[in-house]
Amino acid sequence: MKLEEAKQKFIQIWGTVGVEWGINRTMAQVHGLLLTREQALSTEEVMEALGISRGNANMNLRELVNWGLLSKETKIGDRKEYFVAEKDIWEVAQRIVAERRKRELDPLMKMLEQLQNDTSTSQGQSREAQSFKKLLSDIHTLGRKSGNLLDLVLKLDQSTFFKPLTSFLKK
Amino acid sequence: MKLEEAKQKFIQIWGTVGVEWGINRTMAQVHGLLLTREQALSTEEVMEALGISRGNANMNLRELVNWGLLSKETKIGDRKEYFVAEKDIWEVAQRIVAERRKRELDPLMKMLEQLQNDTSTSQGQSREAQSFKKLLSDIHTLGRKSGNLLDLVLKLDQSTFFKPLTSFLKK
DNA sequence: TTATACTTTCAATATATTCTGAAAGTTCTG
DNA sequence: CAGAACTTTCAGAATATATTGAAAGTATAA
Repeated sequence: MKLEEAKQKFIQIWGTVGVEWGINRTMAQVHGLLLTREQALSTEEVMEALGISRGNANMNLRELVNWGLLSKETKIGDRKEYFVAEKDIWEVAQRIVAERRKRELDPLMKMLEQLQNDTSTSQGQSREAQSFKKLLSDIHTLGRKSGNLLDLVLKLDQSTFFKPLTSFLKK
Repeated sequence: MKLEEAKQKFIQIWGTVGVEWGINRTMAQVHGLLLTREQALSTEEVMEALGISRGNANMNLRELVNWGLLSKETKIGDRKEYFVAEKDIWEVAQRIVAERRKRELDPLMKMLEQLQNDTSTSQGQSREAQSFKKLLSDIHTLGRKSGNLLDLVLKLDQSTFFKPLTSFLKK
């Protein structure tokens, strides 16, 4: 298989992975494209490579920069912006996990707490109310524990996570 | 806040969480609804409670059963099927994680391996090819390590994950 | 300052996903 | 077996999401 063909395949796979995890397909493909390129690409080149419009390319590139997955570069004597992907895959994973935690888990925890407050006042009696409160509390606790686990993993450095035979993660 | 109102709020939150994680909103809402009910509900009752059509209710209930998040119940002298949610939230989390691992991580690993094979033959030379191979390999390793971590967590029983002060997960 | 190069916005459009509901299918009951 | 009770299917409709591209905005250079 030709190298360019393999890269193209990878970009498709990466897009599918994105969709499965609730990320827009094109955004994941732009990320995939830049992961396969050592050189920074301009908006124009990304449009060309993926066959997408200027607006679409601009939006997704910007969003990927927001996620901390791409950085902007400039070249002397050239007014264009160029984009390059973070290549350290452990760094990539950490940023995605940290970002989703911030955007999704933290707000969920707040909403659960709010709902627990609303529910606790004025109605502690019925079996039904009790079991609903338990549900909220159980989910909240699960969220907290999961957050703690994520924190633990996010604190590891690359070598601890990847090297074999550490006490934390064998195999 | 009235209890029913709070439950309704919870169902909305659960639907949003679902969407963020790439799950159809209605499916998550049906799950949320049944989490808040001790009694098993019929398709008819789910349709009523969420204001959705028969086809939609049927499809999402079936899918939730496939995920192992609901089970069917029958009542004597009644031909309808009733649905009840697994209430142990640790069990729920385990099933979701196990299912997504099976549906998404495992196929991704296979695709990466396939692509590594396609890429390794006939072109080991260029710097570009080398760095693409490294990308595939790094992602594959990250996937493997993450899978191992998931396995480790999935092996824990509820009390180990939830009780405070275990050596594995403090706080 | 004006022209040029580039980036961003956003209303209209296109695409993808989800939902409906009637019809077909299935199972049970008498 | 016939009819009733219930479940499943799926084509068409509705909704939600993503994309386009031209116009507006911004920054640099001459």
